[in-house]
Amino acid sequence: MTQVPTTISTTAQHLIPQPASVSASGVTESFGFSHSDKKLHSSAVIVDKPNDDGFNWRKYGQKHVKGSDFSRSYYKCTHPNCPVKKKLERSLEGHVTAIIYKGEHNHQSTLPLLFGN
DNA sequence: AGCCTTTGACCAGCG
DNA sequence: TCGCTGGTCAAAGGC
Repeated sequence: MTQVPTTISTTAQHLIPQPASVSASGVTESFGFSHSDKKLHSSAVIVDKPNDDGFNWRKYGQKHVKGSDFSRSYYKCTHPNCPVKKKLERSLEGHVTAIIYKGEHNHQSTLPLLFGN
């Protein structure tokens, strides 16, 4: 197989609809995440589903790091041309303590595009 | 039928 | 060189 040249898409930060703080490759976001005391009568979106950015993610792994304080979930974009990966760090209580985005989307979000125009 | 989720094992890099 | 951690893939099951 002919190996690809190099740097397929490293500097391509221009079509990111994310209003969050996206600096460049290897973005690292960390926030407290204020959970509301809501009692889900069954199973809504408290089990895994990360914060939907408008993209679809498929979990491909989970490991506990930091000795035994946090668990890390690995998500990958389900798009055909999205080499983007997301790491979800959660505490034992289930609180998201950090979200690490890696790479950038080569497509628009699945959202109907309502903000921006 | 298709897609997603979950767990274990394996591999690579670093000290 | 060995051990440890982090990261990724694969198979099976469920919806």
